[in-house]
Amino acid sequence: MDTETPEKANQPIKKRAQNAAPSGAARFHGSAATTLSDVQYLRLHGAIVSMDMVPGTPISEKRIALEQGVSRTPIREAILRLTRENLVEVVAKSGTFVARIPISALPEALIARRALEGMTSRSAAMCASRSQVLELHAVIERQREMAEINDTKGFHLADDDFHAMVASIGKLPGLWRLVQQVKLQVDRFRHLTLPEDGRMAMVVKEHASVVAAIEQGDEDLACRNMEAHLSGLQHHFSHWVDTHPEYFIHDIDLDDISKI
Amino acid sequence: MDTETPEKANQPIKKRAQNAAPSGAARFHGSAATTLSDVQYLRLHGAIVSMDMVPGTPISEKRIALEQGVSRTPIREAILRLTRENLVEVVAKSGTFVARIPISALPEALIARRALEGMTSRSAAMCASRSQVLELHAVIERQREMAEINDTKGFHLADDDFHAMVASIGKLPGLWRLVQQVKLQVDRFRHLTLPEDGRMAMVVKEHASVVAAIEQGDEDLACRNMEAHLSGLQHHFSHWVDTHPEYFIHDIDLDDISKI
DNA sequence: TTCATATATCTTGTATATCAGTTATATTAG
DNA sequence: CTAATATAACTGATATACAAGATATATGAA
Repeated sequence: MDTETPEKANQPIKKRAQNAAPSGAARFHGSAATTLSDVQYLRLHGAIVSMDMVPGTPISEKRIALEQGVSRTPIREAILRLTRENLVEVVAKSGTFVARIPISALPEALIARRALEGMTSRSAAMCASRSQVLELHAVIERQREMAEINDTKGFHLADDDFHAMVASIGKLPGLWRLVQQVKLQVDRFRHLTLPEDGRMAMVVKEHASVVAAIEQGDEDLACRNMEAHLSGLQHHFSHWVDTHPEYFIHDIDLDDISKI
Repeated sequence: MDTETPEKANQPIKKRAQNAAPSGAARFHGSAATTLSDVQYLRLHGAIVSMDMVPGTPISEKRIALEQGVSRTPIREAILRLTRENLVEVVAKSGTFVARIPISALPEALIARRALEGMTSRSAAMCASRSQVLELHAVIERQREMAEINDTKGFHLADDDFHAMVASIGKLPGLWRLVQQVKLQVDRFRHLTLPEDGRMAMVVKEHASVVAAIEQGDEDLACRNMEAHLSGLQHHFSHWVDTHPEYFIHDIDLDDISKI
């Protein structure tokens, strides 16, 4: 190593900014992409979660790189991120594929959501200001409008906004980030199922009941209402698993789902 | 934008396995590293979580690559993974640094743990077989031994094993994976604090009370005992934050931690 | 035909080269 | 001396090249 002026004693590296606090690291929330890797990640992520790319679809770094007009590096980095999220499976020297949905993840995701969002709504009931309650009403109203014009895309966006806002009001935004991560496989599954009519209206009503409890400051009720709302998702797993068995990893028995 | 052509009907991709289920994908749990990226990731991950590399330490892809005798690529891929875990912060064209601990993450992590592990212990109380209860006793005994010889490293390993086993018995291993992820920043913090004496013995006792409840099949008690156990960690945050302010991102007021 | 083997080709993993932006340091004007 | 500026060195982001292994197809023998 190079010998240099003994400046800060035990400083590990002193060549450049010795303990610089990273300055303006542009954190990207949502979908502001700054780098090619991010662009490709968001593209593939969206395609996989929306089931545009179905489980089992082969992915070739080289082919996508050609199509997208970039080198393999950004594609590869995007795929690495997707691998960590269990959205793709890569087999060394062989191939990369859109991951099948692990059936065992579905009930667990619902359980985790109930635990985490029960907590966020409980906390929101304690913290919410009147203005924040009004914002919640606004989001619900937007969601109702989306339901009326049958815009499922916008509906789900508003749905996410609602849950994110509850967590934010409860001063637990990190929990929502966890939920988002856990939600992934369930979202893929839901894109497989047809939206049953009446379902969207039901969701809006359940959201409203959660907000009502938050408005009253009733923590226990808010928690219970949120848990009840999230329990409404566990419908006919087995039916769709049977019609598209090749989309799933059958790592548990379907009967065990009764545990939910 | 047009997503990846699904090429569904006429199957232009006939050359190789068109929708092959990946065969023998060697899943690595624990620490079996197969690729250079994995090796470097585990190395850096361990060093950061154990506070061998303190927050603010500059990381240079090139320098580490030289030291480790590999190219920059595996180092870069490892750093990318660490970035996603909020263990390093990278500023483009400028530098990469070991991430400071976001103070706001600490109370949230504890809350998330309580919610998730309250659920795993509840489920474990419902599912546990006699043999599994005995295994829990064995782990606790091992932890007691580690505490007696003051082996903090082994103690924490046994601690993780205990919590992982509870989740596994409750048939919710995915929840433990979530907890592990959330636990990271808290673990770093704890490596900063000295192990108070008596603390380890206390932990063992609390674990035993959880197992007792599981053994009785008392879900509510198991949940309460686990929550109580996890609440024992919220000690003197502010003290250590004050002695090492440069290790933290002060993104919330310390007083707000009262909320825990 | 059917099975076994060999080879050609495709895959990801790793190494190296280039690009563009940032930061430290030297330099110069005042 | 101080302060503004120019320059050189270093950084991560991207592109390209090479290596090692896996799979499909061709080939050959029964």
